[in-house]
Amino acid sequence: MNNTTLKKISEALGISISTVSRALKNHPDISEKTKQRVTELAYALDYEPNANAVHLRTSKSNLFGILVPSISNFFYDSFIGSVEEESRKNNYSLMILQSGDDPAIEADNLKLCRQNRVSGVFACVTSYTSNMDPFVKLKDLDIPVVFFDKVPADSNYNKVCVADVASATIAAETIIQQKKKKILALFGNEQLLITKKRMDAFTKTIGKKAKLLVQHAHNSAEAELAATKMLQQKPDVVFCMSDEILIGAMKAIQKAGLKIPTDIGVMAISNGYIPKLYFPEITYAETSGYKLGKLAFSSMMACIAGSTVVQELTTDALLVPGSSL
Amino acid sequence: MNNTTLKKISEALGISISTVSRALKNHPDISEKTKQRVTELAYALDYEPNANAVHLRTSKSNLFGILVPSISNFFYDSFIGSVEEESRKNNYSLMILQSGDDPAIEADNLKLCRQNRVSGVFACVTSYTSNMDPFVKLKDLDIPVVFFDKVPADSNYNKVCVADVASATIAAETIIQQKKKKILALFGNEQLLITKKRMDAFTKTIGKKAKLLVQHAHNSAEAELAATKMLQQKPDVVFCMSDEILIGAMKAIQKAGLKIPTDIGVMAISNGYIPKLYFPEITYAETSGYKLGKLAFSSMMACIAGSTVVQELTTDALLVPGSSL
DNA sequence: AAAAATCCCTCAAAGGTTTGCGGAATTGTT
DNA sequence: AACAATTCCGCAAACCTTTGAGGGATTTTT
Repeated sequence: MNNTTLKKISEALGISISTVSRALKNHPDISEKTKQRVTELAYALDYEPNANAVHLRTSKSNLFGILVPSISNFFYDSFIGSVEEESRKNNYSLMILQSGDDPAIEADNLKLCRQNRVSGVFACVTSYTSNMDPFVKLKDLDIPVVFFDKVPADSNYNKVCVADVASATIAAETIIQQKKKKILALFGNEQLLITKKRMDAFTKTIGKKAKLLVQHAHNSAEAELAATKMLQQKPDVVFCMSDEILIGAMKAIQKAGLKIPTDIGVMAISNGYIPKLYFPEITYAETSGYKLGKLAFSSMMACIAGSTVVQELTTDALLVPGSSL
Repeated sequence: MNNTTLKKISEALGISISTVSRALKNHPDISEKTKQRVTELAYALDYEPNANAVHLRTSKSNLFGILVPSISNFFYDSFIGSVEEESRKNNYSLMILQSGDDPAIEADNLKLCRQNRVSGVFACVTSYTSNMDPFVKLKDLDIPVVFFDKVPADSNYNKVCVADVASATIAAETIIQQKKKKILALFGNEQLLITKKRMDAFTKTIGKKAKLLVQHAHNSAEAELAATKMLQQKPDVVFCMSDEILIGAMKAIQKAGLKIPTDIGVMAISNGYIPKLYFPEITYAETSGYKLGKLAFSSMMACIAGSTVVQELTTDALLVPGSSL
């Protein structure tokens, strides 16, 4: 252990600690000669300022907390990667915290954020989060919170969301343009806001222009079951509201030996990775985790800059054509 | 901003700061009555110790840095998730850093680790990392480094790796057991150690028991091209050394309209997510990012506990049967 | 009742950095 | 030569916590 400190440099050079500190910051009070002596020795000794001391003194941690149910997720990982990228560019670090979809762990993690006096928190709440107190405590400490993806219903929080309505609408329009007449539409957990939004927009856009078979599934396996069952009714296209659903539906289609797009068309809403795994590639309306990350970050920076307007932002949706319908 | 500190509590209660500190730590010197008064007020005021002050004072940061080329990766995300899980259980936090496969950014990130006086670093080096100085500097500060997955060739570093030899051997044995006679074997970048290891073990195990068609690809698209070309020679099984390769191969197989396993068999080495996306599910030899994370963490804890033995650890490999051959 | 032990708490320093203020030494102005 | 203005640097407090050492007040021992 050989930690170089300002003190060591000052003693070696016979000058005061404050002079060393100022010299390293290129303060105008310090002569060029002294600056050079200091910087040279600091370099030679591999001096790095102790971040804890800096943060303590300045009461600025330049650290963000990011809270997700799980890192291993096609959506969250790209979101996290995106936020990390921006954080680095803006001289912030990122502390990552998984809740495992457990509100108790979530609360623990938020406590950690408070202890570390983070500059802000990006949060995707668990499916079971009802008590918002831990988040309110952050607010009391003037720590901004930007919710993303799974956001609380309450309206006085900053949120960024993917374009649920726009993406579902695009998907429906695309299907209609292809003159499909019998749609198997697979949605996720009915309780979730995201499901409601996408389903409303989708069914509304389809209207009476096609026949709609609607099914719900909580995971890939359920989606596969539902799709297998419904494929017997010979829909000419299947719509999947998420990657998880798509995976199940594709298994069912492959199992049934159906050719895409001749036997059946496929349309999805996705972050983009999964649809490209298949041949032919699946056409999808994009809800990019990467874009959402950028949006979340800019929202965070606005908060830090002092903005007090609470807003809910939404990314734009984009049709990414494959060859699946 | 309403930060509660020991000082505020002490003033409110008319006792000294040190008494408050000790009371909160349940120190025997403090009377039960005082302890209760203190803890009650601390709770009421939402007191949380300032982590920066604690770390500064104790010169223990309880923070790990984790350095990967990219978070968005089927392997790294599960590794990171695994390490985060263990870290939390052991009262450590995790700072996440992406290099973007750029050695310059990698060096910057390591500097950040030094500034934060992290307790340790988990590192997966970039494909271009040749200068190990930034890592050596960590060592000079007694900061342990555990390399994982992409590890430096040099032998005096702590490393944890997936079971390249074992998994490739299992894959080859499985293929032989199925009496396959003509194998299309798809490997990644020839320059990488991982490719060499897996190829050596695979070809050696196959020996003369089957005919081997070997191809290399740098990414999914190249793998698809190579597979498409080689499928014309009608191999009865295709082996994919990684998820990336598997994705390309599967596209080629689907494109060619081949049925698995009747027309062709498929065997892969994988973290496990991708093989389960297809129907039928692909049989694979598992190289688990999750397991590797656990292994890396235990290696890290050994370092922190004072172990000085430098070792290279390897996870075990496991056959996960699908229905693809 | 005097000595020893116990209990409960305070003092003060340390950890490394930042920064307002003040001051000595140099230079420039009349 | 006396004064003012620069230039360069040091002092000391502050950020918040931890912890060894010490010290009054009460209780126990003889």
